[in-house]
Amino acid sequence: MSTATTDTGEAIVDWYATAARDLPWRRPDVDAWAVLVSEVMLQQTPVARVEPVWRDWMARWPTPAALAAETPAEVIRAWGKLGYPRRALRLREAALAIVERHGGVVPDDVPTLEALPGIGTYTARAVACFGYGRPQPVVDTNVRRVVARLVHAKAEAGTARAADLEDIAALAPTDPERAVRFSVATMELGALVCVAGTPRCAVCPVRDSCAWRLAGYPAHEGPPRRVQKFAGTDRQVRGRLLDVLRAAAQPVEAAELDAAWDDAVQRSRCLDSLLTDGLVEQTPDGLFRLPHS
DNA sequence: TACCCGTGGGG
DNA sequence: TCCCCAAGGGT
Repeated sequence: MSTATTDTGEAIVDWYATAARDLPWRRPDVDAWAVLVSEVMLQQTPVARVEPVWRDWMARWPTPAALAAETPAEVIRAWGKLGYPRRALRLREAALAIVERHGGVVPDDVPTLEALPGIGTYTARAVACFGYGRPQPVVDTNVRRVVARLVHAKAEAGTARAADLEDIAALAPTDPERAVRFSVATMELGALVCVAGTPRCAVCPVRDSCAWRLAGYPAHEGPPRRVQKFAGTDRQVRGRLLDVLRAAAQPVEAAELDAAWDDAVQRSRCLDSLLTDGLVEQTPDGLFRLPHS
């Protein structure tokens, strides 16, 4: 069983003070909009690739109203190669909703945030916590791995459970400011020390109360996590097609898209799905481009 | 619940 | 080279 308590949480907060990365969206002067943008960009995309895009993005669209006034085409281009470009569309849609429903102010409570496009359980809590200083337990992939090891003596986290939220909340300090810090600190611990590959237990601030370590590092049980293929999938084809359109200053003919992928059936299916998703539009004369509305 | 949705760096 | 995986969300 676990020996982790709120003392463990306090130790993680203390560790964070000495080990945290200096990331731009953690500066004290950033507002909730800047935090929201960073959190959406960080969904499944590593910090190093997000950082330069986030800087450009915030300089160009410093408020929800500024982004809401932009065309999808410009937003998709600015998203660059962060991946999963539907996130860019949803971020713009979230900006529109913030302007229309909330007077241009990012909401500060979890249920209202969760109602925005592209904002789910994790991101809503992250914005409330990091953007507004509201103590909230947050559960991302890092936190799930830390909880699995520290509390449950498991090598890996299983699929997300509602109980994850309670598990991490049980370790949080009672002081509100330290509880806020604890949420980001636990994520940081998972990102820097309690990593997915080879964990760096020698420098872990809570190794003495880690259930997994105390149990002798038992190996993962159950089915291995299946890896997503990429080469040859629709995701790759969609990426190729979008690449052509991002680079094009003018609408392009279908023949130009044909060069992006040999398999005509798959190519057609992917172009259709991009049209359905609103990532591509067809002009009245049958050409293709990033959507202008 | 399981699957789909991009991209690229590191072991 | 190949494989793992990275601050998830929507369906």
